[in-house]
Amino acid sequence: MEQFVADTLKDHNLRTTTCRTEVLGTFLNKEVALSHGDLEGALGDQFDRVTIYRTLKTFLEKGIIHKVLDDEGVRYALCKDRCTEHDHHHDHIHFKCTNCGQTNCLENVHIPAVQLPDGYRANELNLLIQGRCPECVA
Amino acid sequence: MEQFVADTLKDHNLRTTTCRTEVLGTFLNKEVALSHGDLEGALGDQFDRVTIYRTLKTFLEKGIIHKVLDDEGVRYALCKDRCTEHDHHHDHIHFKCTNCGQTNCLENVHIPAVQLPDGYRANELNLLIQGRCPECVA
DNA sequence: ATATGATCTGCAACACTGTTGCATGGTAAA
DNA sequence: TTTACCATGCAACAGTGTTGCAGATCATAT
Ligand SMILES: [Mn+2]
Ligand SMILES: [Mn+2]
Ligand SMILES: [Zn+2]
Ligand SMILES: [Zn+2]
Repeated sequence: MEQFVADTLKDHNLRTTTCRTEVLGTFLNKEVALSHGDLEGALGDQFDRVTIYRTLKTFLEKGIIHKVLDDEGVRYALCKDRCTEHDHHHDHIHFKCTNCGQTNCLENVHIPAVQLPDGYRANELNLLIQGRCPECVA
Repeated sequence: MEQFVADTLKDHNLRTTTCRTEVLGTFLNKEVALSHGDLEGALGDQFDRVTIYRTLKTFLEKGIIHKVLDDEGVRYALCKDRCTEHDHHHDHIHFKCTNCGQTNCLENVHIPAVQLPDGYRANELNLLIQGRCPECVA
């Protein structure tokens, strides 16, 4: 995994710094969408808040992570497809469990086509489904 | 319209105060999704920020408005269907124009059914489509 | 291995968002 | 008109996100 992190950073022409390595590693470990606050919590006092914000911004721009909309603040998740700077192409849904609070990408569940009224030009879709995840349904 | 505002408040067992009247009136006038900041701007210094926050929260709880997810902060829009406290039932999409910045409800465009993997229980859907609105396509 | 320049980081400061407690003022109903 | 209840304004606070700048760190070329 450490190798994957190093490669990913190199592939995107980013210097391998401790913060970037740790943040990317955290996304790989947790496998759920993370907020800035989640990262701060996971990484302790290792890094300044601002550095984490900037790391997220950089990863976003490079297409390493994508935003996950939420009714109580933005989260971020790894891009599985190869996205590039300002050209994210995601069509999977995001599921937020209202019980355990976890949000994740359901990469295999695609957003169905939507017929927009005349004149509208669609660019980016974002579908959040809230409910109960399998672990919390029981 | 003033009558409609008064009726709506009464229907939801809310006292008719100036702030509530003005906020509800603003939603009716503007016909787009509004953020707290938009309302502050539209209403000038008439009311304290906190009062506007509390008005939004009250309207949300009563089912007068619903949240509209956005990648840069939550907005709110009027509920057309009769929603009740904690029982919002919306299945229309929200469209945000990346050019003029306006977000609105496309009440007639419904969110298609989504087949979730086994074990997931869906409750609430939120689909935001970003792109260009008819006025900005030209 | 070292020097160099580009870039990343931490810190400080700031603006904006959202919440809470409390005293005061307004509303609706008797 | 009185009264009880509720909404408002103000103050204070925690959280979020941005920027400027000086110093540290990284990648590269010597
Ligand atoms: Mn995703
Ligand atoms: Mn809507
Ligand atoms: Zn769950
Ligand atoms: Zn537009």
